[in-house]
Amino acid sequence: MADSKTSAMPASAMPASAKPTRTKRRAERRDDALSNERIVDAAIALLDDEGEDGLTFRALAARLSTGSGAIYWHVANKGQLLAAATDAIVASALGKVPVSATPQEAILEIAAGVFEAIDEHPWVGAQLSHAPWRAATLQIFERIGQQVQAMGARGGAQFTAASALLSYIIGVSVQNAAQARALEAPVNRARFLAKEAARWQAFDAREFPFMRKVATRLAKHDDRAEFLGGIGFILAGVAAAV
Amino acid sequence: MADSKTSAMPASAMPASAKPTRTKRRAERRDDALSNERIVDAAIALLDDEGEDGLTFRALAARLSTGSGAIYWHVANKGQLLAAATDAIVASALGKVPVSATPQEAILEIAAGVFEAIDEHPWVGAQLSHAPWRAATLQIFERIGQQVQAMGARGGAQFTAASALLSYIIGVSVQNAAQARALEAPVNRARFLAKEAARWQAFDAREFPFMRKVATRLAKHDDRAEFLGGIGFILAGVAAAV
DNA sequence: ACCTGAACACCGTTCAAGT
DNA sequence: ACCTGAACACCGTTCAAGT
Repeated sequence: MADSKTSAMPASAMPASAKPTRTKRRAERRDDALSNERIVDAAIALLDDEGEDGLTFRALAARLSTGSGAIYWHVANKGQLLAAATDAIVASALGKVPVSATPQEAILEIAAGVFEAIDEHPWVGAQLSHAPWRAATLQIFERIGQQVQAMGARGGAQFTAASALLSYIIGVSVQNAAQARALEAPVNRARFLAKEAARWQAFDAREFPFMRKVATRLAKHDDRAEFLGGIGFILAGVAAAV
Repeated sequence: MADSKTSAMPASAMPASAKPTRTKRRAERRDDALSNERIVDAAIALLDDEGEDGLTFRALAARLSTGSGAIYWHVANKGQLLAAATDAIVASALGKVPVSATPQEAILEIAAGVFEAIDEHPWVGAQLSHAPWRAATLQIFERIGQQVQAMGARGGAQFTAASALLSYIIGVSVQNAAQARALEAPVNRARFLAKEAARWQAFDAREFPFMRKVATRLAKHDDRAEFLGGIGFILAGVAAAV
């Protein structure tokens, strides 16, 4: 039944390689004991190296040179492990966001930080959208909300604006990561977009006039720039309502 | 291996419950052969009944009273099957969107249609965000793009605006569906939100000032209204740039 | 051509047994 | 207290064999 010992795990979650001292256990094989942190770190490395499907308890156990069952002593199940790994990445990304002069700039910086973190760790994306209300999401929400407040949005609009920005940031990052995962090499991206643009141009003129028209733009668009452009629209809308 | 016979499957994909031949269905042995359509329909029913995890080839085979391997004759793999089911739902949802007086209204209707479809079929959400560039996504993109064009957005902004709206719509719908899945009964929703709001209010005042402040709004917010509010911000931003 | 179902190579999770 | 690894109950997918 395994009700977890880790379910109340604090949101602190930083990558954490610092060990709390204490060596020379009688055991001679591994001198450092297993711990939640060590497991989460190994899981992150495994996810980054092998992708989402690469995280199995067997592979993780091998990396930690232990048995698969041992992991369950520290972690309730795979879902919790993924959530903890996600929280660690997001917390670290938010910690690196530089301070900004204006609220608008600050929001753009936060958005860019999350976007890049998910771009680097695509598996974080799927996790964020599947398990909302976790520590990682709330961190982003708070940071954005403070800036929306600073923009002078009225009471009712504050919640809506912050929610919209959060949803947009996570939504786009997830889709971007999903696409990146499907393409692998960056060389493929250019080739894929060129092919896709050609396909759009060949669509029926009556049924798909818009996509035919913007096909050339698709071929040479920059994902990050488009993402931030969307943030720009939302911010303009929020500013217009102040 | 397994190069599929179905990989070039047309994007036509409508729910297709209309059988061309028989009208009387005898609750006995199936007299009609397996087909891509019948399999997709059964998969949709199974996904709706049992959720994402409920779709297994064994369960599907049982529902179709056949062997699990038989399905592979008509469908390349599970991914293709999910994609086909998703396309069917989205196409049907877009088909039901009423005509509108203004482009803004039209975009809101399209957004609401997709939102409700995903709310009804939560598994569609995960699929849309994991496999972009499929027929389902492109349908939505084209519909929105035409309206953005009608709003008078300039060339460069058209692609960005349509992309932002598409990403927002899919992103929010996905997160909404994920949350709904985690909660099941609607009674739980109110209780969950009340509890969550209380939790926010107990957060540290220095670290989480925003979430403390909007906690009461969280408790009584309406997901669909918030979603459309976000669309409103984007539309206002786009209109401001015209 | 289409279907059947056993077989294969995996999973996440549990648990008796060890230290 | 913590760890080990076999065992269990599943998967998606393949394929020889049937009609």
